[in-house]
Amino acid sequence: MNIRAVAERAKVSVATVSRTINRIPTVNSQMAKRVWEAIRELDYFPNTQARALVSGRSRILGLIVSEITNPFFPELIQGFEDVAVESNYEILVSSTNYDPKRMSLCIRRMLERNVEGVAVMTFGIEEPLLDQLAERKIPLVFVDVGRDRPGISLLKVDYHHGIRQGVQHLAALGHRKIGFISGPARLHSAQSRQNAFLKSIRECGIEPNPEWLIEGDHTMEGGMVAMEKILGKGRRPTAIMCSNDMTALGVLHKAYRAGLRVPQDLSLIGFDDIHMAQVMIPPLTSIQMSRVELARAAVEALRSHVEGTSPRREFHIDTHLVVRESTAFPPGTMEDLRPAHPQSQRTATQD
Amino acid sequence: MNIRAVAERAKVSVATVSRTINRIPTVNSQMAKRVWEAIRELDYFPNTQARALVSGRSRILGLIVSEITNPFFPELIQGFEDVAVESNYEILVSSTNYDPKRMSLCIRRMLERNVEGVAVMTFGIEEPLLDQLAERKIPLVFVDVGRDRPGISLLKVDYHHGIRQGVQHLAALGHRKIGFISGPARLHSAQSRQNAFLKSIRECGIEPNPEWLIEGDHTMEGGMVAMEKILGKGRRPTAIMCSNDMTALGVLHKAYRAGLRVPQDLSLIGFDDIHMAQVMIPPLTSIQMSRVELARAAVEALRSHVEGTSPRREFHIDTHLVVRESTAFPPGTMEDLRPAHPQSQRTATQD
DNA sequence: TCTTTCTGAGCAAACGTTTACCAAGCGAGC
DNA sequence: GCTCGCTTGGTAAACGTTTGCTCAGAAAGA
Repeated sequence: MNIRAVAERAKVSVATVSRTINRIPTVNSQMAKRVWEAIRELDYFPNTQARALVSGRSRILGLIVSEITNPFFPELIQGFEDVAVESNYEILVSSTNYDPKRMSLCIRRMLERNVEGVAVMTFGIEEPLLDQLAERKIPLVFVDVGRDRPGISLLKVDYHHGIRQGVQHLAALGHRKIGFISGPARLHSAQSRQNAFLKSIRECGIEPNPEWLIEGDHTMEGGMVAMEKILGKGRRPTAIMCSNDMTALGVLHKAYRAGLRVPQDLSLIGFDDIHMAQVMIPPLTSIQMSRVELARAAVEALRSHVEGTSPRREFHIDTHLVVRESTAFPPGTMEDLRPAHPQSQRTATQD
Repeated sequence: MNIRAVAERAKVSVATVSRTINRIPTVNSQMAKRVWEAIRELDYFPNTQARALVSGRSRILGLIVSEITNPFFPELIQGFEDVAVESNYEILVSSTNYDPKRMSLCIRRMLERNVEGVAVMTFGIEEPLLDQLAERKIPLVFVDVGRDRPGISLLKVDYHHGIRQGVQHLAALGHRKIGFISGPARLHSAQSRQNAFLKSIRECGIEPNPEWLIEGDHTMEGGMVAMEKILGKGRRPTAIMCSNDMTALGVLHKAYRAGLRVPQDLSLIGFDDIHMAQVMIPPLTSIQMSRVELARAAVEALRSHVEGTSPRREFHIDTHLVVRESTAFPPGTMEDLRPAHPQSQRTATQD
């Protein structure tokens, strides 16, 4: 079943069939109709490999994520898939698990399959490895940070806005002893989040206590370890902000184990606002960063480079606080006995 | 950068280069060395499209899952990716979101990219759609159920074993009023799980109460809705088993909202044992089904068909209970005051 | 009616591989 | 020394498309 069979059936040349399929306007509408009919009758569809070979365009976009088992990423992948498929691209997803070896294998796979562009959603920089892609002039999209070169776009996330909302929310409730569990130090996004936290807390006139600044790794396990460290110290914070929701999940678990009630004894804020945050016990106050927006921007950026339509080099992604029930007045406050937020879900509309 | 460049550099013909790369033993080791050197110097790798075109083998395996945002699937995808890449296959993942339209698009994409085999991990049957694949003699793997045809393998999950362990665990604790929240009725696996539950509970001499047999949809939201229905009835079960962990998460949330303590007021058992089950509050007793095993079997089955090495038609996957802290003696029992399982994680070793 | 212009279809060359087939070279046996 | 057979490298066809070029034929102008 190939283009030749269609041509024979429609009694035209293969060239005409090809032109019909690619909607080249010079083909006579009578003939086009005959061709489409033949295509339908034979249930034909073109061979992607052959197409890619001759046109030099694979119509594949790569997506590299750090770990697919962190619920943030499946939501991102879903969005990426939807948008890419809409524009007739196939996607090639691969996860690095924070392992340079795997990253290098990922890149290799992308190159071998001739991807037309790659979205690197690892929220970090792995310069030397990615140079292989840049050298071959493959369009790239990064989050937060990356070389400023033609063919490279950036998705700039405004961490500061959402995190400031979160810190101000805690401060307004009366918290002064606020801890922060960061992501892995080598991750640029983790650094940015921590910096945004430090800046925001100082804005509120609070000097952060370095004892309560713990490095996590964006996993539940990391959150648990970090929380244990905090519980091991003499003085405890009354509120903790986490660099992502998975960390918050780990913290929540350890708080439960230690007999601390959230939010009565400890307020907790996550980051990402994964779908699951809503059903945690208690539902988690978190800072939302839209996966769909991120995915849409990434595909749009890659397409604009590939198709040469005035490539945009920068996209801005917003973050904002979503208040749920894991935050309340600090213990010992007069208002201790009533929960700060009796309703189930409320969204901050402004800072 | 193509095979010709390598041939020139190594001063051999393209055929020799091709044979060297494909490790065909007739090539002289001296020449092979020259070729590999040239390959290294030029940083060459073969064009996958061209290879696929001429050899008729794309080296791509398809994976269709129901929804990537259910944490069960990312773990499965990860396993599938690892095993497939190990054998030099690329993977094409796509999710149906239980939507026949999307399913049909998935299949189209698989066909267009010429996948060599497809693992259909939707835990259901979508006969008419998948016929398109079967007709073209593309090897398929299903879970639980599917046509018995050459080129099709089945991953048979022994739901009964794990579910029986779960029911017996509840019965042993003294529960007689046990509810079950199933998956969507059209899903074969959901049916099997429910049947296993019914069989097991009768084995224990308990007649299931149809009021406590609620249809869910394997999502958190479905779990919440189902739990609300149960709470709305006059009589309540003292224990609930769920067709998957996401459902249990929803139930847990609604129980919390209703002021029911788990496990003191309600025992809860999930299914799948997703990674997150460990950190739920309380950690969830669940029935484990190994994602890695499932993935490994799927790839092995597809490879055996593609490569013609004595294809296995059936693989068996086991399930077993993992006892954590969401199950305890029913309320009103003498032992009410002490938790049934003071330690944090215990695994059932036998039934 | 003849020439010119223009529309639109077809021919054939590419794309980068694999592989069937052929041929050269060489050692060994008679 | 000649032939046979084996090893091993090269030539070229094929895979299924796209697309530049050519050219037939229709329309239009003289």
